[in-house]
Amino acid sequence: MSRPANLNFNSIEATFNMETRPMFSFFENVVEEEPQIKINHFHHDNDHDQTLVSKTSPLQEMKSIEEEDLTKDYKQDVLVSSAKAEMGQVREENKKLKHELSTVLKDYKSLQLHFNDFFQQEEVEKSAQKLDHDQEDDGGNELISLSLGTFSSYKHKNDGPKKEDCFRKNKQATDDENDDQELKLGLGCEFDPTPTRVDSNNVKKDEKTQTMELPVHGLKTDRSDDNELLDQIPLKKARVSVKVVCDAQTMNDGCQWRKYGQKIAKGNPCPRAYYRCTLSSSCPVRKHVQRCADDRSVLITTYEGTHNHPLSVSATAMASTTSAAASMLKSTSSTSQVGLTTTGAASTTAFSSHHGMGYNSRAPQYSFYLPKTTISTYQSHPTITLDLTSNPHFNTSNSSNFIMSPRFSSSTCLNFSSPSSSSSLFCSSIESNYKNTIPFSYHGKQTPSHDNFTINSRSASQHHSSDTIAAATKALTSNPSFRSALAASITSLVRNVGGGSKI
DNA sequence: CGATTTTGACCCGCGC
DNA sequence: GCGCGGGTCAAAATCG
Repeated sequence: MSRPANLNFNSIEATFNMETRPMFSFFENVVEEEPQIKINHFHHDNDHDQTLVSKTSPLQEMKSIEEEDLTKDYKQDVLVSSAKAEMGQVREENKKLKHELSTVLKDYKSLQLHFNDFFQQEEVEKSAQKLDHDQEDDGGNELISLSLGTFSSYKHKNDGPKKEDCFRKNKQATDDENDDQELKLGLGCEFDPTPTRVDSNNVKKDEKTQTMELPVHGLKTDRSDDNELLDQIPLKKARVSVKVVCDAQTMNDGCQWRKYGQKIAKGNPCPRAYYRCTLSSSCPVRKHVQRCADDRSVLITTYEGTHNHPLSVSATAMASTTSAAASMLKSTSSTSQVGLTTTGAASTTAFSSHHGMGYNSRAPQYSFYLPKTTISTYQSHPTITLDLTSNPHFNTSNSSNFIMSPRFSSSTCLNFSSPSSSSSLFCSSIESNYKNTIPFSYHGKQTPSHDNFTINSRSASQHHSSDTIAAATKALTSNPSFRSALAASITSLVRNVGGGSKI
């Protein structure tokens, strides 16, 4: 009669033991003790009259029932006490796990900082070597360098006309089609086009003024004696720009913005609108949107700052990517300006007109001209530009793979996030989504030797766009600093998720 | 009626 | 020091 209860009891014990064995030493003793009660009971019966065992009297039956009740109560007490003990132990384990997790996070941060420092030092050395090599041979580089740092030592002033040609070609390549709706960037990170330009007239001056001392890491560059001066000149907040073909007033980046100003920038008849994030009253993030002077369909959005509040899925992705890019800017600030070229005023004009930013001509203008992504400084603002429009380089050299085609349709959605992971980041998601991408070695050399690195998605079909974006992403993510920055963003994301913050 | 946009004025940094 | 230009402020206008 007590047998079924006993079986349940043991099964419960077995279940508990699977999870927290140590705490059941007490429990196990109890379990072993209980059968002894029954054994004594039966022994008692056997000792006095075995016939009564098979045929129990009413008195014996009552006694058996009482003992059974006592046994059930005892079991319940044991269960309750064991459950309490188990909960207590689980709490202890949770505490320990939390402590271990915090320790791991600390170690991770520390390692990441050390890695960044190490990489930056290495990058400085490599860039110095590469600079020497470039000065000897102006041929194409085989590596994409997103290094951002002192530009002082780069002396290639003959590169200007080349850049100008590239821009003009790019401009010609951007032919139109109608898109009337918002271009939606599901990426969660926002980039804005604050292109950097190279002004040969300002180069010498800028050699002394262009230093990438960034807010976060305060990294400095030191490739030459001149850089000592540069290091002491702080730069303003890092910016991330995105160029997209979009007929809407602004592109939908998942955030909520409030317009607080509008200006007609010099050199561009299109007004520049200033927005600030309204998701939080204290959010410091701002952006300005401007259309390209040469191609009104190109929308240039520049983001500045970091959100200090939870974001929606799409906004998080965009913000994370932006943050990663900004971190890359900061982390690479100490590296040399590999591939930095200087151009004449004409090229500067071409560049600025191409980007439609109408920058101050007096501002220092530096340009990394690798295809699709641009790292630059404008008015002391380190800026990384992702050009999601067409890329002249590919088209001019080989049209078979990059055919200029219709722009994004109204339904175009540049969703860099994989469907399964809403908060996926620029790099990981793109790499996963577009594995068969055209690498930057497309032209026979892995990467152009230009300084600007432009992401171009405007190429005709979305397929080509995807390939181009993927290629650009690949190049971007090939930069360890960018990776580490992404890792930091991912860590931040994970932390936010763990903390229950909304994403 | 609150939120958002518009728009002229103002501030500030930079170059001359 | 002055002028230019980018960026921001704030009152008025507009919108939902």
